[in-house]
Amino acid sequence: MRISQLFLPTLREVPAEAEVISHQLLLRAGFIRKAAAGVYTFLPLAWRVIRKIEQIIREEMDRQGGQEIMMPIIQPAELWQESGRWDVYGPELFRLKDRHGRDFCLGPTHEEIITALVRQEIRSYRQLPQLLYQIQNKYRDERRPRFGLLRGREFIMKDLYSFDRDEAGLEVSYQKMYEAYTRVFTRCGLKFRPVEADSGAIGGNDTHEFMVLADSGEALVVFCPDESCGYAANVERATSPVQRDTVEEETSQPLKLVDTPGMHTVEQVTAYLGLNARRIIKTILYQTEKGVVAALVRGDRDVNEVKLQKVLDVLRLELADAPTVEKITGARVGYAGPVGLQNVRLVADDEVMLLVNAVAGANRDDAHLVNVNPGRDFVPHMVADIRVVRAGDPCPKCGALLRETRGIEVGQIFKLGDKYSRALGATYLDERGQSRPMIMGCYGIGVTRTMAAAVEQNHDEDGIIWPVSIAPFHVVVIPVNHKDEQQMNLAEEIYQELQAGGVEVVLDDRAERAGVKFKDADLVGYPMRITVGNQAVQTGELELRYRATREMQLVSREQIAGHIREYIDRAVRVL
RNA sequence: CGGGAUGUAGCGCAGUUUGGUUAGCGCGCUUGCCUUGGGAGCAAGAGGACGGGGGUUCAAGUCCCUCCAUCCCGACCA
Repeated sequence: MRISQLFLPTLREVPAEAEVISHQLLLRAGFIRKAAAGVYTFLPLAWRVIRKIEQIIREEMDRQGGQEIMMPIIQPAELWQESGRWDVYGPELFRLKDRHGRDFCLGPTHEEIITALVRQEIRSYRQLPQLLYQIQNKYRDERRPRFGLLRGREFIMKDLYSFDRDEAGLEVSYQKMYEAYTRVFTRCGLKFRPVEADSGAIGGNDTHEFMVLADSGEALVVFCPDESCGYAANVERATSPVQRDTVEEETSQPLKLVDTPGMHTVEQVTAYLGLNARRIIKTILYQTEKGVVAALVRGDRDVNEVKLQKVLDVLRLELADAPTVEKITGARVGYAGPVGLQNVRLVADDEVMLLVNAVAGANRDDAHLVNVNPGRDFVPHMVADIRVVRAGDPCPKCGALLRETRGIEVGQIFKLGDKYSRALGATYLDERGQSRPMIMGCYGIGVTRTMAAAVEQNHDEDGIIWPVSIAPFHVVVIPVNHKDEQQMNLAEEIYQELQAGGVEVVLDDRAERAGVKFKDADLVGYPMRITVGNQAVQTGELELRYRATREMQLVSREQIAGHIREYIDRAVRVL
């Protein structure tokens, strides 16, 4: 492709609307343009990258026995009503009506459609397992689209659904996908980490998220520094054994009321009473559909709402508003405590139960209780792990101190079980003629998000540095002086040769000065650049420069094609 | 959803406070000359009617109302 003809509108300045680096660079380098908030057009180079990512995904899905299909974007409400998700999915579901007033939605995911398909067509255990996937646009009306492609409202996703006879079969399918995902992201040239994740409201237990490691990531991950242990989890899910503390060695003292005027945060109370936040019992009130709940964690801890929601088995969980808090505790917000608290379920983090002579709100304005002892002064209805694990906590597997990192979730694999097959009646007959629900799994990869994540992870101050396997082109050939016929001819020849040799190459034949072309080349992020200047014309030696390392080497014209091919092959063949 | 901000040429911005000729600057774009190894220089041009609608006024980019769009922050840790 000749750059003079290529639809590649690069920008010198950063568009004001772009916050994160991938968004800025993809706009500047001429890959994407915005159509609406969270909705983008992919220009030729972006589309090439996307197709490469998709192709890698296809190969790895197919390798595991996946079969590609294509399902509709527009989905009838009836199926969503059948599964129960029409009502629970909420405002993130793009809903629309046809001319007859019938309800539809734009698919944010395809469990309903695929399950409805399979229930009609699959009847026998002989037809299982099935691994069906598609690469399709998805729609989620995010309350706040942001970060460019990282959180859009329309995005491309690969979703595969597995249908098995039983849990053992599901386990096999799950492992296949785990393997496939590992291969996909490795081949895409990304630094990533599979982590244990929360299964959310969908139910089921096992689920892993594949996180591309990047500071801009929205997800927080803890991991064990011991490679042989390998524990890694989203903090929403992460657990950590309770640590013994010196505090518990004390003998318990009698409960005492102290004045804490105006001290309504942990910080204020610890400063005022001169003690460590670890000795505070923090009491957080939540509103749920089953009534108000008080969650107790140590003062230096945060409540993990995902865990809390799970142990409470509630659909709705939000912090109680101030009037509710005042009604329940009889005090302003800031003075809630577990002692004598009525009419709420009390859930204590198991760390709290180890405290001796702790401090808690007194359920009275401007007062706290000291020498609070769990078990003696209050008895929770439930004790569970409801705290947020963080760096420095011990690893649940080996006890080493966990570390933290941020990640961009590019994939998730998930054991669904029989939730959808039961709701939608997807059953099969086993050997004994017994009707049984299929056991399902679902597995997603955010394709467009993966592209953005690749940029987040691979860039420098000059622009993008595409991993070779997903680069839009491998090489750019730049004649230094467009008025020098010899240079132009030589560049043209090399361009033709490389193209004939199967190298994905562009020729920068624009009537621009060399500096402009170099800047654009760095911005766009071609892995390699061949500069054709006077030296090349006179000596036949070509300058080959690598984008990632900025290293330059001279290669003879005879060897250039082979040299480049070799570099590409080596970079792409990582598995 | 709550809060904040922005909307003037393809991009980045000034002008709005204190209404007043023909709305400006940089980059980009067009043409010419010149230059040619990291976003050159000179010259001449094209391009907006100020997010939409309504209002106040002799007069509105500027004041008022309203709608829309976009971006950021937050969504409560007691």
